[in-house]
Amino acid sequence: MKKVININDHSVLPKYRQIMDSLCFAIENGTLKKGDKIPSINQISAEFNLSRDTVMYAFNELKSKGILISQPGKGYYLATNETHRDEKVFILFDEFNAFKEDLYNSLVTALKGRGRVEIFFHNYNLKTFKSLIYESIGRYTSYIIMPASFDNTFHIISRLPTDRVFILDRLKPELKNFSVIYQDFEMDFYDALVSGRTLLKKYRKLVFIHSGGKEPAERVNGFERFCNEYKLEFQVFNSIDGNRPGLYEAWFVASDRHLVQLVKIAREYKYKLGKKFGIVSFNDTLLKDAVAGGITTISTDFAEMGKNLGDMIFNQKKSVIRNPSKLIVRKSL
Amino acid sequence: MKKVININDHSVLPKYRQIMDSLCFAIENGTLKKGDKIPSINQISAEFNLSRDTVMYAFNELKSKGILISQPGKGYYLATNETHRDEKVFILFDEFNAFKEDLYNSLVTALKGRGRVEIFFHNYNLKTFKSLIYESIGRYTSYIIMPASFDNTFHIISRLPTDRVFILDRLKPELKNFSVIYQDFEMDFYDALVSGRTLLKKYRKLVFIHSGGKEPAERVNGFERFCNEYKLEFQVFNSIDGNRPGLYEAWFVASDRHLVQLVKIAREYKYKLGKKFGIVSFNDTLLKDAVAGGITTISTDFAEMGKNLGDMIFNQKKSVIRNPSKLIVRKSL
DNA sequence: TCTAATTTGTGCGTATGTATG
DNA sequence: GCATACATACGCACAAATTAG
Repeated sequence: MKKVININDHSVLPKYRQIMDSLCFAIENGTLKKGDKIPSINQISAEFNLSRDTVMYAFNELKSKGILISQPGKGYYLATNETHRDEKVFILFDEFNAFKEDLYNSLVTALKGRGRVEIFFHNYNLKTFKSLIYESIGRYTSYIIMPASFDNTFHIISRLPTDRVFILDRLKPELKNFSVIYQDFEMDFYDALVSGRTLLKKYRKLVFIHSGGKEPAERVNGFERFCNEYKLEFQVFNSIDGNRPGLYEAWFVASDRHLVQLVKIAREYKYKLGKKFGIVSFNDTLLKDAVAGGITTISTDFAEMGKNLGDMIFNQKKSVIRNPSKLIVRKSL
Repeated sequence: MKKVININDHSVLPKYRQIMDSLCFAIENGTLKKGDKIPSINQISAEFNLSRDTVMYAFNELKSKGILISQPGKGYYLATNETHRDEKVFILFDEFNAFKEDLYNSLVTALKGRGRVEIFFHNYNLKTFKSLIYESIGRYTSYIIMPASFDNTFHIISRLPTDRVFILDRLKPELKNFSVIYQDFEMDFYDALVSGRTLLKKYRKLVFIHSGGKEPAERVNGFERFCNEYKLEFQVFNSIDGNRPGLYEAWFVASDRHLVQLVKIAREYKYKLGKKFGIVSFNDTLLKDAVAGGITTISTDFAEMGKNLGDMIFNQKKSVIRNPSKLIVRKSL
């Protein structure tokens, strides 16, 4: 067996780096190949008088880069002949939504050629959330996580390497150690309403359909605050059924099902959208530009969010970014 | 004797777990039944180069779960037909598409409470496709795979337990060993056109935007066949740009981007949709009902597809089902 | 009845990776 | 960096039950 590990006790390089470099060098010059078993932690630590932890730290780094794989009870094996491994991104979303398509696609584009993305959904099931994260440990180079409505997820997420975790969605104090791209649902709704206040003047009443559950409850606060400050009549319902939309009302809907329902009602009643009846939807997608002549939306720019994520992943700097929403004005308001 | 044990040397799963899973699979799909004698420890350890203890560890685990019983000097026997395992479904789609939402959601609903679904996308990258499948081996109870445009995937997919694999999309002769829910893109388009032929009479020309690449090429055949048989003028473009839509034309578009583009052009030109200008889109989604007063679509029922999948997964029977498309008539034609 | 082969079952030792304090 | 406990994997020796010849 040719000697693959070389440690210089007086080098400026930390020992774990020397181990990593030795192995990478062995791969590059062909001494070691994909599938080869490499010396065990015990062997190396004994031969070079290193702590087991030091060797394991090096091996873990290589594992998270996808260069090594480990088999408990057997040993470490080379997973590839490439030493500059691609990014491998773990995404854990709340649920499969049409508007996540843009986010996902722009992230895939941002990583173009340099890695791949695997996407999961916890569907608001904490058990699923937990086990998906636990099973992902050590298998990815970056972790993008949307904890949604879960509280106290720190003890779960903290199992992952802190600087490789990116939290999406809300800003939670318990998760401030990680990089975060968040939306402030209350401010987003409020700001969007303020920016559209001249358009809203023609309506006598604002109605917000908030079905509760999965939808961010903070929006209700933003909605009520705006209506109170600007002295507008308003109502919050959890469903359209039983609430007949009237003329000179502007309705705000979060779910696409409600949007379709509302568009159909407006068509049936022959309400002129944007004139005598307003519709605003959350989360912009391609098709909303074409729905009923164009639906005004309140939405973050998911494509930019994906681009930001891509940058953060490559540039390795921790940051907390608010991804603001905008009112995207179309004919329906 | 059918092969019931499957061991992947480089799986993340420990070998004793793989043995356990293999046997549970065999019970679930009926290969093994209550009272059956299973291969001896010695046989398995010899065949798969495993330690006797590893095999016995797996058997002991199953014994403590009440799934196996042993008789010293004779062998191990199945004690029950129940494995008490949750379904864990692996889905490998081609790409993240809005219209897959329905499919995914209806499958999740069909499995309600009895398991979970993990979804991946290969984005038409064969390397990704391959490694996602390899890494999934032994970790799921069912595998739903959409090979899309890939050829010669049999050698990859056949690593999975044949009767736990469900192929979606096209019917490929090489994959006839597996359960398949397929679409016949040529017939689907042709049949939909035939069923809408009276609606099509008012148009002088049919135009199909087929951007190639990811979209099924078979559609072009169906389109041309219909137009020839019914003696209609037709054209196939790969993009809208540079091709000015004219009055009394019906345009067929696959991508939502093209759909939005076309709706906007029609609005700009003041073409009356469904009267003097027709638009038909593929793959029905919730919002298309509301786009421009309702877009006529050619689409399979994704919700039913998901329900069918759920049934197949629970009922454990191999089947080849064609999931036909229908013309869903709305105002745009 | 004896024997040989095969099976389960038990005990002990060794080596490896993993997790925690 | 060290110590400890634990999980996984492999190997060997031997006892006891079963079966086939």
